[in-house]
Amino acid sequence: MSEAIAKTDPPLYQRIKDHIKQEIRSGALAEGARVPSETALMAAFEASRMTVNRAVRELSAEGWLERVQGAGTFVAGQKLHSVLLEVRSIRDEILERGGRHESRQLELTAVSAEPWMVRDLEVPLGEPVFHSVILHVENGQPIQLDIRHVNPSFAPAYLDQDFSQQTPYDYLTGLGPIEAAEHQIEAIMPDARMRSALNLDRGEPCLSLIRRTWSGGLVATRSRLLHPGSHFSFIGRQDYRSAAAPR
Amino acid sequence: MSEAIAKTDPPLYQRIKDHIKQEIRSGALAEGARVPSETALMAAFEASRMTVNRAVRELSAEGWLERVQGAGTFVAGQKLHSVLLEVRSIRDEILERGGRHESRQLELTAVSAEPWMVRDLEVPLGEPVFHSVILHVENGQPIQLDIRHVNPSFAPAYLDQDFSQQTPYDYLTGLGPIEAAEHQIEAIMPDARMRSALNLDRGEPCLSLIRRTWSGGLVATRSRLLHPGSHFSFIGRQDYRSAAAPR
DNA sequence: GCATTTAACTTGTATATACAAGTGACGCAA
DNA sequence: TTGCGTCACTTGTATATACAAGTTAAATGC
Repeated sequence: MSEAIAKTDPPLYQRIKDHIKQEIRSGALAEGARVPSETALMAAFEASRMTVNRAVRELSAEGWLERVQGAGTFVAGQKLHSVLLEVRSIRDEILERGGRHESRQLELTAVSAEPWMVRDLEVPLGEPVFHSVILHVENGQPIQLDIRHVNPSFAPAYLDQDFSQQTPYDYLTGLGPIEAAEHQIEAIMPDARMRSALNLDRGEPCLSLIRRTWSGGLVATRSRLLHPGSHFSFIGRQDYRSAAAPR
Repeated sequence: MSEAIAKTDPPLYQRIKDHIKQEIRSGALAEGARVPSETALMAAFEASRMTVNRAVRELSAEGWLERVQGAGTFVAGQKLHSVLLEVRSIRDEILERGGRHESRQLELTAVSAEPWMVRDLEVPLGEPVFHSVILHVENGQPIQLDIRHVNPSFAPAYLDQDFSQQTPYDYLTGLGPIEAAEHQIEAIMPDARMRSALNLDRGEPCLSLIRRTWSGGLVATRSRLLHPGSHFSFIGRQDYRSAAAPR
């Protein structure tokens, strides 16, 4: 009804943000260009400095602008250096697309730490390390082979779990918050054991995702997730300079 | 020297943020737990509500907290749904590690749009599409094969460029800002032509990164970047709940 | 007992004000 | 000409205040 209400529908600080973003997108404000000072924006939008400051500060945190105390505010350079890949719980992903998920626990033992585990898990050489191999199946089709090594200091009761009911991911994240993760993606040829587990033809490649997660200051787990290359791919989309949006 | 100065060294709003983050990390504030209200934090830190509000609002934008107007503030759930992969310009990457970079322009022509190009590039069937194949070489070793299709509406002069001197990425990003990108990663077996270009052994898999970028509202380019799987991997690290940090 | 109203508490936005701190240019003095 | 100090302008932080709007639970009336 009222024009006044419609005009002020988005909050003022948001309207200021939108305006500046629009000017950057349209090219009116090019990369490195100087953005009007807070004083100028106050006059232009008839806003208080705190409101203008909030708008500009948030755009700065979101990567649109760079601010230099005393000098001014400038349009930030492009990034596009990083790619956001969606790597979700395999179980959620299957269930979401209406599939039937099933886990098969192929192995669950303690092994003696080999040199590469000393490096990756930061455990002493020869000390026990928990090891599991779980196959995730979607509608009867093998979709992911989870070859995992777990730091016993982090999950002392790992061997007592039943991973045909619960995924290792769900169990481990319940023990403590994940502080950091490292991922490595490569294309490999599966060995005979991987090939038979994933039911692959000879000569078919695998997509390998190696993930290490940290919790409580130590490496909690190192897992190698193998997918049939011909049936699986990671897809990620990213809006350039999208907001650091709260989900 | 002065204790008072040292105590107030980080700004108050930052000290409040750090305190709340520390409580979440330590587990004192578990997932879903209620965070003290702004009024309570005002008393605890002897701060004004605006200062407390800024601290909590920023933590919310960074994904640590979720706020519900009228109800309260709560610790957000874990994400770890996305992985940040560093995908940088191959040329920068090689030069940075001290390597010698070289480009070989294997192909640069116009082709007629096939159905998959109609889908991926959103061009009319049969219309011309620019096509290039460029091999990136590091110290004499093939490291990336860039098989690219370009929307002529976006880069009309694409065929006039010399891509042994300049990478297509650098040329295209100079034409207009990238608005969005889509990536797809898979493991594939190279065909004979890919294999000979990358100097691969028979049976060696490839890591394939397909990237589409948008600019000016249309799909600017679609490129397939092939890497020898045995010598190449993407590595990404991510601090869980890291700040939406301005770079 | 049940539905409705009310009150208390919460977050969301906006203003006016104040002082601190960094930058850059101009002007003055040696 | 050179060096230094000053001053205007910029962003950074913090407070006190105000009202709007959403949630929840207690109080009220039937």
